Amino acid sequence: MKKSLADRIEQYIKVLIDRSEEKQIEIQRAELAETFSCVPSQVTYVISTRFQEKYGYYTESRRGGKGFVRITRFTISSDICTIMDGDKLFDFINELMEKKMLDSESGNMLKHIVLSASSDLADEHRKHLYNSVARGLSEYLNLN
Amino acid sequence: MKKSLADRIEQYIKVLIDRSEEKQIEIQRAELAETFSCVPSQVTYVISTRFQEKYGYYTESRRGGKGFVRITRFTISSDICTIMDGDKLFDFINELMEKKMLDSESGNMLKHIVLSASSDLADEHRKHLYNSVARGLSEYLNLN
DNA sequence: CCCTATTTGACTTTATTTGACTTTCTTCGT
DNA sequence: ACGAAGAAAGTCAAATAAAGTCAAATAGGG
Repeated sequence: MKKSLADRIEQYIKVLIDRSEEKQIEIQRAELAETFSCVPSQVTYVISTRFQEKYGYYTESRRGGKGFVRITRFTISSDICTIMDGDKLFDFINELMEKKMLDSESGNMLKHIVLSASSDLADEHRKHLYNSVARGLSEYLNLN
Repeated sequence: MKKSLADRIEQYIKVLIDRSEEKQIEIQRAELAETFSCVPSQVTYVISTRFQEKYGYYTESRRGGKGFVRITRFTISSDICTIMDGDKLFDFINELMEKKMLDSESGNMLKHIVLSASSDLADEHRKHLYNSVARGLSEYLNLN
């Protein structure tokens, strides 16, 4: 996949968070923009589209001199009460891989198996399977 | 019977998937349309008629700058031939782990999820699940 | 000839990039 | 201590890039 500028900035930030001890980083918006030779508001765009709470991040910032943007990653858990469809389950798995809570080998295998196993199921059973897998995975990883 | 444009595009995509390591490709709709000198919506037509889930393909896409269409092929489980029960499936997974064809991380996770997911299924559905998982796993590991 | 699959293109929706303008802090000089 | 200047971040809307939708037109097989 050809990466857009926004994608590259997103990755860069995620790597920084991975490497941080506290799963939290502080950046200067202008500095990061400089690194990627883009306008500062591009960074704002990336943060506001990719680092939302629903993806397991929350952000704080301060303007003016010595300003910063702080991004903190927290552990999400699948909300089993939500109706899971295939896409949601896959998003969940992708997110876990991204956060290194699930290695990509295991994650990809799981996606293939779920796809394969759900292919000949009626809709209700398929949904049931998605939910069960989400639940089983959460249990296995000790989320919740 | 002369091959239609749609047929040729379909073939082309399938060859790309065959050649890919992950049985998954990402294309740019407009680029592919360019290759075949046709309108972009022709590509959409091909994808929506030939790469449906019921044929064993899963698609995702993103619009806007650096957009893409991702197509993943998975194996559709056909009717169950082998009678698989839980113990056999677990033996199978253990064997794969012993032979280092499946790392223990993935194997253990899979066992956990299958157990969890099968716990509230009626007998017939449970057996079906075991079989599907065995098949999906075989496929993923390129056994057969 | 009729029916279905294909082809085409106008229009819609979504995502990204950019830049001008606004708001909020900090610092520095009086 | 206070106000002005400067430093950073935020907001918003326009411009551009791609993919999706839908329906009319056409082609081909039976």
